[in-house]
Amino acid sequence: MPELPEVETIVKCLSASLPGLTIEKVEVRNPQVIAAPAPGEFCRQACGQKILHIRRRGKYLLIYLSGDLVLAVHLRMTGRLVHTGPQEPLARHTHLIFFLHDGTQLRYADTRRFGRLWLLTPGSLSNHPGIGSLGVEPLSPQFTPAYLAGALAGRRTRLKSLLLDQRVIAGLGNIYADEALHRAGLHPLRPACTLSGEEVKALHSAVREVLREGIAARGTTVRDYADGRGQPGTFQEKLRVYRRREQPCPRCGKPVSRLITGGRSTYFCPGCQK
DNA sequence: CGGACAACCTGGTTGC
DNA sequence: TGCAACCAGGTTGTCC
Repeated sequence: MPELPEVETIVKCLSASLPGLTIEKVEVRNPQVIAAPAPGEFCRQACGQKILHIRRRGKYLLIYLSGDLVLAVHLRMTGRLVHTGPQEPLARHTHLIFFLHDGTQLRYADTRRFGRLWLLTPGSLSNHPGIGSLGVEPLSPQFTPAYLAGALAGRRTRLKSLLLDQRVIAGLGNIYADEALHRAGLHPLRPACTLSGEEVKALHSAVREVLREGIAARGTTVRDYADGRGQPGTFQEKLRVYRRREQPCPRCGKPVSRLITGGRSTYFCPGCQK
């Protein structure tokens, strides 16, 4: 479900209400979602810790706690992290509840149970197999046309696969990769190393633009996504190709096509993405 | 290197 | 209505 704009929206949302609150108790309704340490240790370590601040790295949420701890959360497809009052009815598939000292709760729900949580230390983040190997943040100054050109150089892989590779760019997912390629006018199956300098620049700008607009719209809700208060996003109204098969391309009017690459549905316009 | 595919899961949609 | 097939914002590992 959540890509960079959705996680960023959740982080902003939770940052408004969680910092300063202390974790009093953790209820583990399904231990499967705790990746590490073992559930008993996870609860022991988390209890009594104060929430300091919340950050994002790629699609990971990082909740910094007192006691030199970081709660890392990856929502995968259907994970939700919602800060709520105790009276709110429990959503189906709620696997973890953090009881906070002001009586509110931070709940983790996940229909498909692909998402995972880790309790780490700030110093060990770089050793985490996922977080440690993340590539550049696409909205940071480090993401330049030159960086992108370097990442594309010598790679025969398809543009779509490269954009989804978290070791290259951290945070792009299926929706925003397709939308960026459409805005750049590039075919998703184009071998990465064949882009001209102008095309690299166009792709660089398109990636940043689509992510910024996604954040401004508070993310894309196709089905399950909701922010830290349970509210949907609005970027689904602005999508130009994603999930718009057979509908006219907003730029040239040709019907949007779909293909599968890397096991993922890929939407593109055969008219303006040659 | 790179691509296809299965696995991990539940549930909504589509088509016969 | 019933039921099977297909589909889903992600990641990881295996096989060729």
